[in-house]
Amino acid sequence: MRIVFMGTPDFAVASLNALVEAGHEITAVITQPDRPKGRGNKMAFPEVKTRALELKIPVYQPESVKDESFLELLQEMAPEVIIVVAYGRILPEAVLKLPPYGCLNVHGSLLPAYRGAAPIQRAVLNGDRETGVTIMQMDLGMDTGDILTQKAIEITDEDTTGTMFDRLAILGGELLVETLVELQAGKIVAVPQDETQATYAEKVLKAHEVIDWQQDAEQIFHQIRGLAPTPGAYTLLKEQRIKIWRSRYQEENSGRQPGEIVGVTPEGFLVQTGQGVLEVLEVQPAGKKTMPAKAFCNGGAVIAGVKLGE
RNA sequence: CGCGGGAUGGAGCAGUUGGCAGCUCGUCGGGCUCAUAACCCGAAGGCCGGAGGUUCAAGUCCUUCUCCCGCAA
Repeated sequence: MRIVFMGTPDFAVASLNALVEAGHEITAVITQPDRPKGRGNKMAFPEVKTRALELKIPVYQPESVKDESFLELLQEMAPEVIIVVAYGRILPEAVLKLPPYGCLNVHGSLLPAYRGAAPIQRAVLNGDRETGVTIMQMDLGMDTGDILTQKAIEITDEDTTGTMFDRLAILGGELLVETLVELQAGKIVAVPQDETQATYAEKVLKAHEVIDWQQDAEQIFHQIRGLAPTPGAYTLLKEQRIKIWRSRYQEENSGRQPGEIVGVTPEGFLVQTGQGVLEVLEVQPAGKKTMPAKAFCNGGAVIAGVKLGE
């Protein structure tokens, strides 16, 4: 099919790759404008742009998708379908209705669950054991369109938002390609979402990155998984920020106060929580690289009885 | 030039006002033990990120470069 692809971050690259490999004609890639990013505020390309340039596909980075000129550009390209994957902008009706097949979206959840900005992160943060991807027909609402296809996958305790992103991005690309085939063959029946089951995946705020040791060990464990590999859940040790990247937990308590270091283990160190004990396995002090918690203990900062979070 | 931290044996750290380079872990050897990731004894392993400079003397002070990272956007 003749496709215009709209997407911005890593997650979208997998779908772009899948479409290209499946032999579709990608007329153009629309992505967000370059933005100053990272240390030093240097300008950076969106990941999709980098990939599109490698593939020698024309890239457009409109400041606004509501522009008359942008609409005209799309009309000239006359795509049969527009594929939107984590583009980062709400599309106006004129765009949604432009291609014969409309605009299809790859969403990282089993809609109607987790509509919105951070579906994958939310699923991991909540300790869900299953999530998936949905290909839907976009409409004016926020991820409210009719469902074309869905595929579920398991979330294990070993998974983080990062591993789920990777797996769902690939899965999304595969399902997208399959869906296009069936769509062209007229075999797809679009199913409206069950509004009563809808939930929203709000963006994670800064305030949710700090670990509250009054919470249960299991909740903190999920918080750590959900915020890995970015931005990371952190606590304070001697007024220094320490990110915790990997952990596990046990139900038994230690008799110490929540937030207090219980002691060291062969693989890291133990911290009492509101309910249960968290074993910290991988950390990153501010200004340092991430390291095994055991190595961090060798530095001497981890002492039983010291309270975290202050 | 957005703000800031850092580079010291394989890993993580310490190193006061310049004066013989240390600690924890790991590694290797030996011992104790039914046994051990525990304990005891011993050993190896560092041009202290690079280049200049100050000094009788620089890990430590000055200049400059390279690399790594946290925050903010």
